[in-house]
Amino acid sequence: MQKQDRLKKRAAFAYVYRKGERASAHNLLLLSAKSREGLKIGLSVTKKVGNAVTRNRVKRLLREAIGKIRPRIDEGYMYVLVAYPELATDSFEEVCAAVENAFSKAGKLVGEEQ
RNA sequence: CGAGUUAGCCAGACGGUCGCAUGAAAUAUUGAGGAAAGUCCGAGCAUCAUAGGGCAAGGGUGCCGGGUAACUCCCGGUGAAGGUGACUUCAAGGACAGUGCAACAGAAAACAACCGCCCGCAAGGGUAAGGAUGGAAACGUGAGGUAAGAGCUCACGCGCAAAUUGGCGACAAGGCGCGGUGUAAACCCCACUCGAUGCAAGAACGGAGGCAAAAAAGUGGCCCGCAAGCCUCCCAUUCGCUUGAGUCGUGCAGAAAUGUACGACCUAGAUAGAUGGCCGUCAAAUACAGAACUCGGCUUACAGACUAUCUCGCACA
RNA sequence: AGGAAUGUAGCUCAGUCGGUUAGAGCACCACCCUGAUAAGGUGGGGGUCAGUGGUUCGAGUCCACCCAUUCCUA
Repeated sequence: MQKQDRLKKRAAFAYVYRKGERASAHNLLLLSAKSREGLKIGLSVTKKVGNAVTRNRVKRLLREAIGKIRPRIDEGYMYVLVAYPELATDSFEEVCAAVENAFSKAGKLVGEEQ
């Protein structure tokens, strides 16, 4: 997951939360909204998930999982991934599956049948 | 062998591979902790403010000596409390400077006197042995003494404690003498000490607006003093930001904390915020937990492993 | 990251300078009233004072540590 692909501004997050389409999978929620600047992905891991160590771990797993399917994601959108507390106990494989499933449900994977 | 005590130490290692941060760049280098935590103390640094003095108010600390940049921290000792013991714990100055408080119960909770005892016809006076209460009752027990009694006297005991001796000192030994309720994490007294705010401090570059120029804007709570430039907003680029009371090793000084000399080393610096995924080997890799200006402590959380010290109990020699 | 505040009954809050058995309103339960309900009346239950330790004869109150929640600062 490249640095320029990240969603940073608070205003952008707020826009996606307000306008975005929602798609949930397992312990994840994916929000997506049209983007002018190409692909942007933000991660939201709240304090409910755990302490600083577990939150960092969840974010790393999500970045790793996104990096795997990065070429297949539709580039015209901004995305925000919200993690639920149960995600903290999942293994890497489960996280990968959840991320892929979420994007698939939202219809944002290129070269795949709906 | 069992149960304990104290001190120290580690906080996975190595290899492969795909990524992340640093970096001009590379197949290179480095890359979270013992607590990075809580934010409870002490400093550096910055601003208030260009430099400085005094006063008031308020806060902190509180046995002694040493260590330290400094501390409420550390080391060693003293005293007190706990433990069979090794050892552990302690906000540990002052209650004859003054004031307050001590509910209920009780005669009375601090300038004692209800019942009682004694003297006396009575009025009144003397007295505190005995009395229920209470956390605490005006030194305790016994004897002498007396009208009845009382440290009034004596013995033993408890508390305070002068001279003298030892110690740098706290203090210890000592005991002339004294007879004293408890509470200062109640106000307070004494001694020492502290300006406030915090890197979201603040500085530079750029843009917009406003105030003031000597009867002077402004200026930390006040006074003195200082004072010609100052204030507000926007942007969030750069600096602050990592070489520091630094780390490691050896020698020396010291009982220790620690200091010092020499040599070697440079060891995170992100900014929506870098350490992760997979595989292999080691019996196993698992606890608490993620740097955000930087140090020194304290406190709290914590799987497992190792080393040494001493104590007690049992058995055997 | 830095700074500050608050935890008392199911809910919202009192509790002064440490003192006997921690109160109030709403809610809850029972009874009265009504043909029945509401309102009203009478009575009752319910608290580890967030937690741990200390000071004191005695702590919701004082002190230290600690947990949770909330707010402020770009």
